[in-house]
Amino acid sequence: MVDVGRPGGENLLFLTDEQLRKGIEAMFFAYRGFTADPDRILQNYSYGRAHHRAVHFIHRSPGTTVNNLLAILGVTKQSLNRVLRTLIEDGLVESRVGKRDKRERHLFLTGEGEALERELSDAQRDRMRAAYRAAGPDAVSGFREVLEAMMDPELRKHFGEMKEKTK
Amino acid sequence: MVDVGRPGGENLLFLTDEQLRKGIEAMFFAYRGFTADPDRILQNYSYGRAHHRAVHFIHRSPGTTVNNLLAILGVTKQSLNRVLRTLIEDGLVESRVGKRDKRERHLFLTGEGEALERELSDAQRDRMRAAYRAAGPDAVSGFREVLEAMMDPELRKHFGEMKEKTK
DNA sequence: CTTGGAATGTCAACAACACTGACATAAAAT
DNA sequence: ATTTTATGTCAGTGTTGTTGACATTCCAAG
Repeated sequence: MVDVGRPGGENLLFLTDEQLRKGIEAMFFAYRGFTADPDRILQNYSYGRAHHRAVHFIHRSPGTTVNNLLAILGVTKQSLNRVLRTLIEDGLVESRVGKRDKRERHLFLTGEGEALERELSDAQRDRMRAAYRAAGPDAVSGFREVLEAMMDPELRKHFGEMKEKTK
Repeated sequence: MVDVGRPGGENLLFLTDEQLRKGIEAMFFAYRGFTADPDRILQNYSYGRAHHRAVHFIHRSPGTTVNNLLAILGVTKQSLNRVLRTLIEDGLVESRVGKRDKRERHLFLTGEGEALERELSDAQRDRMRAAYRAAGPDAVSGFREVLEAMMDPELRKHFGEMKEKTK
C-alpha cells in the first residue's frame, strides 16, 4: 500500500526527501484527525486541549503530583495551574495534600472527571481502533516503533509507564 | 518489539484499552518530538508553527492559491492572512495575481523563503530519517498506513499529492 | 533553631494562534 | 445587471502558552 523505498527487509533504507516529506505530512494530517473528535466534545464543556491532557494523565496515574504532571506535559506551572484550577473548581479533579510531604498535591479525578475522561477517550480510542483495524496488526507494531523512535529521549521515559501510588 | 495483541497476520485484532492508550500517548509524545526542532529554529525568526506550515505547503505546491492553502491548513482566512502578510512583508513569500483569474493570488517562496524552508525541513527530515532508520523498513510502511487511516477523509485527499501549475 | 531550598500557588503582563462577525473590493460567472 | 467567488482587512474574543515577581508551606541541613 504505502511504498517506502525498496520493499525488502534489509536495514539500510533508501529514503528520498519525497518519502520523508510524505511522512512529515502524514504526521501533520493524522494528528489533526487524532485530536478532532475530543476537540469537538470539549467545546460543549468550554474546555480545551490542555484540559483534556491534564484529565488524561491524572486518569492514567491517579495521585500524581503537580510536578509529575508538569514534567510530562512540558508546560509551565502557571499554565498548568490555570487549567487545574478550573477543573478543581468545576469538581472534575480533587487535589489532596500529601501525607508524607504536605507541600505536594496529589491529583485525582472525581466521578464527574472520570465521566469526562471516558467520553473523551472513548472517542479517541474509537478513531485509533478504526485506524488499527484498517491498517492491520503488522502495521500497528511498525506505527508504534516509529513513533517511539521519534520522541525526545526525556519524553520517552514518561511513555508506557503506569500506576503511581498515593504515597 | 511493540507487542500488539496477537502477532500473526490475521485481520481481527484484539485491542485492549491499554494498548489503545499507549497508541494515544505515543501520538502525543511523538508529535511533541516531531515539532520540537522546527519550533526551536522558528524562535530565532520570531515566527511560529503557523508560519512553518504555510512555508511548507507553499514549497510543496508552488503557485498554490490562498483558497487551496486554507483548505489544506483548515484555518480561517483571517488566521492564515495574518501569517501570510508577515511572510510577504519579510520577503519570504511572493504573491502574484493570477493570469487566468485575477482574483486569485498565487503564492511562491522567494530565495529567502526557500532557505528558511530548507532549514526547517532539514531538521524535521533528520528526525524522521533517524526514526525510520531505528524502526526499520517494515515499521515505516506500517507507520504510514496507520497514519493514513487516522486522517479525516477530507484531509486525506490533500495528502500525497504534488505539483500545481501556475495556471 | 534557624536558614536554605523545594513544592506549590497566585498575580500581572504579554504573545501566538485560533475563532467570529462585519465589511470592502475586484473580478468571474450567471 | 446581478450574484457569487476570492481575497483582504478591522475589531473583538478565547485558549494556551510564556516571563517575572512574590508568598506560603514545609522538609532538611547546618
